[in-house]
This record gives sequence, C-alpha cells and structure tokens, in this order.
Amino acid sequence: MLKDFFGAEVEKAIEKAVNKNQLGQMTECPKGVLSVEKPKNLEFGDFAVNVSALARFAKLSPTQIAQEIAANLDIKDCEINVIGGFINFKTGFRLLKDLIEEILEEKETFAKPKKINKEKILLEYVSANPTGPFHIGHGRWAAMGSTLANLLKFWGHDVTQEFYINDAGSQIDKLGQSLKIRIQQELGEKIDFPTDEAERKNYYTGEYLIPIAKKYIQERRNRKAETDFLNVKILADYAKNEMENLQKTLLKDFGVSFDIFYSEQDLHDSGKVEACVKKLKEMGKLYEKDGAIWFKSSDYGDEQDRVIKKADGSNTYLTADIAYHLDKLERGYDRLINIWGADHHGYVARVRASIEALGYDPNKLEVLLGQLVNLVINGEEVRMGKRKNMVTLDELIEEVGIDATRFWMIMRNIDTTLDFDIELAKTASDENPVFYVQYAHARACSILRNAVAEKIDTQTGQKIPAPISEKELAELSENYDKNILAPIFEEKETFDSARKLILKLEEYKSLIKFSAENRQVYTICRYVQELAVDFHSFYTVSRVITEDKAMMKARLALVTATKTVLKNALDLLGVSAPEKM
RNA sequence: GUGCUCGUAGCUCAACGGAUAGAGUGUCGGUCUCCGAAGCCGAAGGUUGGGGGUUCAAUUCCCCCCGAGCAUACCA
Repeated sequence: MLKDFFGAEVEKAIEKAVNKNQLGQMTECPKGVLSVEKPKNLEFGDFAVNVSALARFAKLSPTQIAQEIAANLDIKDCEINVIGGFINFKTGFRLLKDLIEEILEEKETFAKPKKINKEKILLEYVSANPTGPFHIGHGRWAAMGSTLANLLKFWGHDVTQEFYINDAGSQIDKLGQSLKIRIQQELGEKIDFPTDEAERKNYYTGEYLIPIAKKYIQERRNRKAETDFLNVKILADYAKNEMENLQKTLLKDFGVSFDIFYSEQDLHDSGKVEACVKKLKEMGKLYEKDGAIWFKSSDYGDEQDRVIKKADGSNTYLTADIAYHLDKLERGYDRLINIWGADHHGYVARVRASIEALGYDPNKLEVLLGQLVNLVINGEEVRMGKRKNMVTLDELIEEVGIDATRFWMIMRNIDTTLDFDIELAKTASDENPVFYVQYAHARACSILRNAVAEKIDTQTGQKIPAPISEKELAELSENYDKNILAPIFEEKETFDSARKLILKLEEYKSLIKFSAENRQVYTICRYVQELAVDFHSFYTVSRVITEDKAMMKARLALVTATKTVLKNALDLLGVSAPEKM
C-alpha cells in the first residue's frame, strides 16, 4: 500500500543522508520511530511523515532534518513539500492509476494480503444460555463476531466460529419448572409463579415459554395420562431444545453462521470436566479448604484462588469453562478469541490462569470485552436487565431490519457502551448511516445501468442508443486501456474530488490491515461512510455519462472501482449492498 | 473499599504521542430543465470532566480528585 511505500522511501532517504553525514549525530535510522500518516489538512498532501521524533537522535531541529531527508528522496510522480518537521507527499497520476487498476483486476480480493502469518483461530461468541430469547446485547456480539470472522478469514486466517451452549447446571432445572407451570396454566389449572420475589427468581417468568407449552401439549396430546407428562427433566430438555432451535434460526436469519455449537452438557457427559480436574490435581494446582476444592489461580495473576469443586461435590461454572478452554487448546488452535460481555471481565484472569497452569501459553487466549447495549426509545434510555422492559433481538430486528441492526451494532468501538436508538435506526432517511452507504452503492449501480441503457426520446419516439455498449463496459474491468483514467487528471475542476475518492479507495488496504490486526471491526463502518461521502461528492461535481467518451470511460472505471470496494466492505459487515433502493 | 471500561461540539461518536481536535446528527443558509435531492455546498457550534506531572509536542502516557457503567459468589 502507498503508506508502506512512502515509509520505505523515507527510510532509504534517511540512510542516504546518514551516509553523507547530513543528519547530525544520527548513525542509523531508528526502527519504529517514524510512521506514515494522513495529514490533518489535505492541502499539505496525501501522506505525511513527521520526523520530529528523530530530533533527539540527530540533535538537529526537526525542520532541518526534514529538509535533509527530503533532499535525498527520489520518488517519481510525486510532489514533496516540507513544512516544519513534516515531509508531505502528494501522489501523482501513475501511483493513483495503478491503484484503480489493482481494484479493477482483483475485485473481491482487493486488499487481501498475499502472505500473512496464518493462524488457526477459534472464535467464540454469543454463547448464550438456552433458557430464553436473545436480548439485544447478544445481537451486538453476534454482529461483531460474525464480522470479525469474515474479516479474519479475508485476511487469510483459518477461522472456526463456535457457540458454547450453557446448557448445564441449575438453570436448566429452573427452565423445566417454569415450563411445567406454563403447561399447567394452559391446561386450565389455577397455578402461577410465586409472588414472593426471592422465590420468583427460581423461575423464568417470561411469556416466551407459553408457545412452547402449547406446542408440547399438542405434540403429546394422546399421552397426557402418562406419568412422565409433567416430568421436569423431560420438560427441561424439551424447552432447551426449543430455545436452541429458536436461537439457531434467529442467528441464521441475522447472517451469523457458526461452525460448531458446543454443548456444556456434552463436556460434562464426556468426562472431559472430570479429566480436566484430575489433570489440574495431578499437576498440583489444586488444594482443599473448607470442604471445597480450590484452584491456585492466584499463582498465575488472578487476584484470588477460585473454587473448582463446591463443598457439596458439584462443579462450579468455572470448572466447566476451564475444561472447555483446555478442550479448545487440545483441538489444536493457535489462537482462542472470545467475545465476552464486559460483565464477565472478572473471568478473564481466571481462565487465563487456568491455561497457564495447564501448561499452555496464556497469550493464546484473547478476550474481547464488549461494553453493553442500552436501548434508547423516544430519546429515553431503557436499562436492560429489567425484565419488563426487555426488548429481544428478534423484536429489534423486526423493527429496524437486519442491515440496520447489524450496522448499528458494529459501528461503535467495542469499548464504549452502545446506545441503540430504535427510532434513529428505523428511519430510512439521511439520519441513518446504513442507508447513506447503501444509497451510494445503489447510485453507483444505477450509473452503470444507465451507461448501457437505450433510451427513447419522448418527443420524437425515436430510440437513443446506449452511451456505451455492454461490451465496452465489461472491458473497463477486464481488458482495459492502461491510461483509462488519464482524462480525469486533465480536467482541473473535477480532479480534486476524483483524486480524493481514489485515495480513499486506496485507504481500504490500510483499513483492512488495521481492523484485522486490532480486531476493531467498527472501523469498517466508519470507512464505508467516508467512502460514501467521497463518492457522493465526486458524483455531484462529475457528470459520468457524457458526450466525451474517454472521460466517460475514465469515470465509469472509477465508479466501478468504488462499487467494488463498497460491496466488499459491506459483505464483511454482513450488510446487503442493494443495486436499487 | 478494590478492579476493569469510560468521560471530547446540544446529541451519538472519531482522532499510530504530532500540523488549525474531526465526522454524523441536530440548528441556520444555499442548491434539482441534466446519470437517484435518501444527494451536494456553506455557516454556527470546543477551556477534550477538574488539577498536577513526563515530553520538543498530551485528547492520547503517569499520579490525584470528580462523575458514569460493569464486576467484585462454593450463581450460571
């Protein structure tokens, strides 16, 4: 990418200058001190390197250093100017046209690196209890996780997406008890959940169990008399399966595809949990206290030791989680990435501790902690967690659609609490960034359609031939003239917006790299908005379909390239790129 | 109390330690005989919560306050 190109050129120039003793006391170019950035003010140039950091090595003023380095730069087709400690580069025709060629040729693989340090990654996210519908917070992890998976795959990693089903423990019993009450209610019995608040906590009182109760009764209508009709264990399994299916369907509709659904119960049943405890014990990482068995996690950076087996002999949730992560490692993954809600942050240290205690590299585990989602309805924040106010993910999607839901869930940094404004996300207007971006794509498609469309003169009724033939349009991206963009560079009035657009397209490469390496998917949302801005500006000043055929081809090539990048980016986000809206 | 994540324009958010702190939205003002006006152009809007420190340079790093969310289980 151009950033790297200029960085390398500057380093070469520094070496030359050092050899000529032009950089004071500097004897070599220090690594990692300089970086290429985008100037704050675009009038300075397209890229800039700030050499001020070299001042303390050279013992010269930044201005002097910049001038010496610039004097040693030899880049064709590029304007260089020095302001203070900044060396600014303004790219010329050749560099920019190469870039458009690259996009036109590579299409959906544009910005995909040729070679990376490929890792086998297990990405775990959502991992909800099968005891109720997803709430909107799950939607954030689902959208972010699937986007991250798309991105890491595109970057070249081998990614497995996994959903850990928390289907073990007392909650499943609670689920069975709750379904039992719902069934009895459906059968006309006068029974209800306890009114006492403490006791009520032992039930799932949400109405979502009612349809499941109805379905159960319908399915077993001929076997009502059987003694196990209201067997809580059977009911629990039934409800669990139903909830899991609902969740899976929703995930699929939401554009999220897991490779593996991993059951916690299976982990117990297969003996892996016990085996893991045994292993920890043999390795001397456990001890007994107050009738319980503890894991010495404080030896590995956790703030205190944790219970692995309770005094009553049962396992804690953590025990299964340790076994689960051990299992992941034994399955041979180089890297485990988990997306967890911030409310689980206390867990990071202990799971990491367990990985280290078991003899694995704890750095293989990467936990992305996501801040929670607040719902804003009519300008008022609705705190989640209060059952009455709970809005489920399927309700949200129903309200605002999949595209908008995904985009809004992804567009903020994972570190910030997300305010999801339903009214705003719903509006199909300029207030909504999703539509703004999609509109840009639809507009690009529309131009391309019009370019090859025959028209009929409304006055005379005569056919007006298409501005350009299908064949010629196809040639723009297949077998095109290498100087196709030249006319754009010759027309002064529209050149600025075109070069801005081209540079923004170029930035896609840096963006993908940054986003993949830092697991920051929200940057894609920002980028796509910026690209749309530059495209709309370009469109406004540059008439694409014109009499001047060479200019038309040049601009159509640029429109095609923009459309390609927009589509690629939206695909990563799992947001549709409509050809018409 | 302690730990984690934060605090930036009216609102929602950006900004590898670097140039005049930027976008969107909202407000105000322009702009359609012509490829989609769901667009474009412009204006106003800031003591980056407060105070110290490190640095040639701090929204960014460190310390102390103030404020918010989350976590501080032999629950899952």
